[in-house]
Amino acid sequence: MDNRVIVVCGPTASGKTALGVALAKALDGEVVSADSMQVYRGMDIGTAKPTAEEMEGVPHHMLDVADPAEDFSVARYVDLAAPMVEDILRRGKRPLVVGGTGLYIDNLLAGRSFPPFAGEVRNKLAARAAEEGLDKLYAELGRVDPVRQGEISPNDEKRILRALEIYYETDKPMSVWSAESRTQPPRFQAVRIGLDFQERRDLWVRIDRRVDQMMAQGLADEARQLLQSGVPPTATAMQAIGYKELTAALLGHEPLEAAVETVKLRTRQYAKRQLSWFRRYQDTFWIRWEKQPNFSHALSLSTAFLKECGV
RNA sequence: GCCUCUGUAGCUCAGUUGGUAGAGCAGAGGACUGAAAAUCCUCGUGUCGUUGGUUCGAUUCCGACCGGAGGCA
Repeated sequence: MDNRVIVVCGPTASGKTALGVALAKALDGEVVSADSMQVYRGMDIGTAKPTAEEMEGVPHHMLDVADPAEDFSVARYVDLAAPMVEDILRRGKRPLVVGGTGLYIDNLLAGRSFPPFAGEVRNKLAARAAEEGLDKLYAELGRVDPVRQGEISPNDEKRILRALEIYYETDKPMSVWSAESRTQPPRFQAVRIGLDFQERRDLWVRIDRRVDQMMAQGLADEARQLLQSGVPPTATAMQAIGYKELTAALLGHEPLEAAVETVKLRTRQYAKRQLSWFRRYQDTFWIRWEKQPNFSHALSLSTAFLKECGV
């Protein structure tokens, strides 16, 4: 049976949402969002979460599945999304995985399971890093899991801590877990469609305009509400570009104009990182906009491509 | 009008006791296995404002000129 999903990926503001909906309608499909920030309730404007009108009646999954105060993660994403994709398939519909979080997409397709999360262990390690210095822990990782140590930088605190956390929690080096997971066959086959601009400049223009629109739509109020509802600044949701900068400005009683410029800058830098993630897959069918997205053209290009693939 | 300071990478600036220069930011590329809109790695030749002079050699010293900032009148 055909268990292929269609992946629509690309940097932020490249038109994934609209193309995803158009394809879903053309293929009798349903959208499974792959976005690490659209999972949070109450963060709509700043994450460019599709509105009811934009969805055009197409079912969307994996939006609003978490509270901003709780910490979401890839592991939870896969736990929730993989059964959803299976359900869509079972009902004879086509799943469209649409989103910009490459990590989520990859792990959903792989159907990966993760070594356990050990919060207390991690906190202790973080405290030690602060006291003894990160080099100490990096050296420790070298003793315990030299393979993993060789893969990461001595400055990459997050990865050093996680690798040690896994080892101390499970007695098994992370590199072994990873090697084992690599032997597992992928849970879903994918046909990839990527969106980008021919000129980076045009992406920037689109990003700038979108941030301005977000502000006009009340992004600052949304950020204010997050603060008032007591979401701690350390929450994962508060890492979201836009909310991060605006809440800082609100708390510091600084004018928002400068924060808005920072939001634009950070968004451009984020888009670049997304591209570097997605570009590595050679089998992606890329649609590159000239100046502006042209969705009807993109729809015919991608349906033709999908036909070639036998979807 | 006179005086002082200033003009070095897209931006902010450092520096060369005279042997043609380097940081941060921006930008580009990359990585990515429970924070991923996060985290991390790599990449720096530019008429050293212009033009004369001194010198084996000037971006560095001297003069003039042109920008910019401030001060005195």
